[in-house]
Amino acid sequence: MTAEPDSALHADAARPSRREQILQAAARLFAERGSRSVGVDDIGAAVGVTGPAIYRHFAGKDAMLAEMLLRISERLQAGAEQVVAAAGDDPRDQLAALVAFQVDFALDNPALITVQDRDLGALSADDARQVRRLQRRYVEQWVAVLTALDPDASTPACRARAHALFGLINSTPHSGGRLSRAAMVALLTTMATAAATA
Amino acid sequence: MTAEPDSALHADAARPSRREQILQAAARLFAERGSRSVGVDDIGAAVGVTGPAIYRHFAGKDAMLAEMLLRISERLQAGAEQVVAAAGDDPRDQLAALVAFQVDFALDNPALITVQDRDLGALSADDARQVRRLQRRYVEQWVAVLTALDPDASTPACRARAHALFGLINSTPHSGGRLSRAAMVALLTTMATAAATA
DNA sequence: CCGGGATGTTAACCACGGTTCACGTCGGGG
DNA sequence: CCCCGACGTGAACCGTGGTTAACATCCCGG
Repeated sequence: MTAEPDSALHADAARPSRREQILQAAARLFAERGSRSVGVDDIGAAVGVTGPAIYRHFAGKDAMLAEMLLRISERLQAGAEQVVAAAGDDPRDQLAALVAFQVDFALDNPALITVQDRDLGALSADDARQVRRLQRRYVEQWVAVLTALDPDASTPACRARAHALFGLINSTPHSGGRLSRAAMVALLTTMATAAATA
Repeated sequence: MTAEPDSALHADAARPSRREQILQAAARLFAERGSRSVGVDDIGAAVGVTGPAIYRHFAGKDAMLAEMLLRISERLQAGAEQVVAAAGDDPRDQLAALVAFQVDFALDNPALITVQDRDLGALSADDARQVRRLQRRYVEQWVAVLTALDPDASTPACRARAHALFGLINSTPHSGGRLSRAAMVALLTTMATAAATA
């Protein structure tokens, strides 16, 4: 769908501004080493400038991380809302749409997947709360579909199932990437669907 | 099986020495905030001593993390070897044994699960290599069983499946814990088995 | 041609945190 | 009794790294 990895950060994917270059480079570095272990000099070097040049574009390192995580969770939440609405009324179709959406996102943005669940704790209290609110809304869409599929299951059980499915699909960053994208899509979709309808 | 969480660290679980107390407290703190974000003073305070007292028991902060991760991966690898051997020759039984083992470990040691896949990058090159070697041996046991179950699947595909199953089962730290342990065991076992045999 | 805003650079500042040091306490064996 | 090793403490040391300051460059609109 998109040419370069982790492009979900791009507001304007066509001609990435210096600001967007920085965000994407930071996402890659954060995913590799963790946000606390990567210096502003490293981020600058990754885009060909020195460290302090960053401050022409961002208030600070934590502001970069905050914008990164807010964009991701916003994009996931909005995307899920959209694909569910487009899937019609059958919960099975809705589940298929959510799985396809999450699989695509995980394969397109491996670094963002890693950063989101690893560096949430590095955010300020306010930013963390906002990200968690968006994440919760995303999870609740899954919970609603899973509940419709299995009305006998309790809400906490559906929530646990949703998290298990996220873990399954988001395993891509750990899987090396020896498989073609198409093969990974098929593999993850099959496994997730089987796990969800067990 | 064991009373307190993350007890897999204990060499002698009966009367935890000060050294073991420190390791376990550090594991909990590392899981909550990430190893880079927790200070030596924090670890000391968690066991009722000051920061520098740590150096009576460990060479340094990185040595603590190294010992922690080495013990975990050693324990997982050895445990998997044992339960597979005890499961007989049927690959279905072997898979069930591996799933049960991993589910138990994930539910008993949520903090260790989190630390292991988040702070591997904080290790020295030598320690990281050793941990990765143990992890690889663990994964290969899963790959062997998955290959026996589905001889048509390629090795990379089986490896990706194994990682997907790890992600599914290791989702426990994200699931809050509103469900009873028994319910989580049933839920994760069912989902993992369905995903593995899809 | 000129002034100003955008963008970078180098050097300096400063807080944080891992580590070391010198010293205190306490319990047990010679 | 006393000495020694184990275990802790508070103070100091010092590298790392985020942030700011002061000074260039370049480009564009008037």
